Amino acid sequence: MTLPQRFYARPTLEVARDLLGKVLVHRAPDGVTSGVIVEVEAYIGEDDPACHAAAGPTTRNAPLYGEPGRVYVYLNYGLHHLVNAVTEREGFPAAVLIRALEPMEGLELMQRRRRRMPWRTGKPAVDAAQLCRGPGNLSAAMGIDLGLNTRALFRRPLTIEDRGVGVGAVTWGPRVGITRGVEHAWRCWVEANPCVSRVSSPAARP
DNA sequence: CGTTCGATGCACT
DNA sequence: GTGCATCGAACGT
Repeated sequence: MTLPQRFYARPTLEVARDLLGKVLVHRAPDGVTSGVIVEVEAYIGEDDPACHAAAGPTTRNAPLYGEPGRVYVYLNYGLHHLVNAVTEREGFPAAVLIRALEPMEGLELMQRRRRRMPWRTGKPAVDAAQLCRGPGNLSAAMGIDLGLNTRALFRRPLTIEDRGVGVGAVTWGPRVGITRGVEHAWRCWVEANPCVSRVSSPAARP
């Protein structure tokens, strides 16, 4: 079942946790790809210095201020598209960044798309666990780009669905790849899952 | 193990 | 002109 809009109209940390185990599905012209969400991060409000809305509304971050249940896609470092599910309520900028998937359908198509990345052209295939490990990798494998920005996640072609997949233990830790807002443990991932982009938690080594 | 750095585009200042 | 919510290879220790 496709998650309804009301799923997203809740506190962002709750949505983040509940997205683990749900399935991101892209029914694209060149085929269907999907994967179980295993790692996410929350970005919450203008008071969150790492949130794109930290400096107030702009053209780019407008989707964050829009209705929950839509996707906010943006281009990062000039070559990676990052996928967020907008949460909370209209007028309050917040979203959940999807950082990693465990691939389900369309593995071969994912491989073909991944090989189009500049540094991967002509290189051998990666193993399945790495296809959607990391936010840049998963958007490439799923064929998600700016063309899908602001689309509703409760309508095709890009949906998030509950397929009854159970996740085991879940861990919270600091978000990665940012310089400000590190004090918040707003990254959430499935423990011991090989598709999670970073395994280490706050306390790294025993 | 660790750190550095190139690829690459564009919103923002 | 600056600085990214990245990736992966190339180095150094």
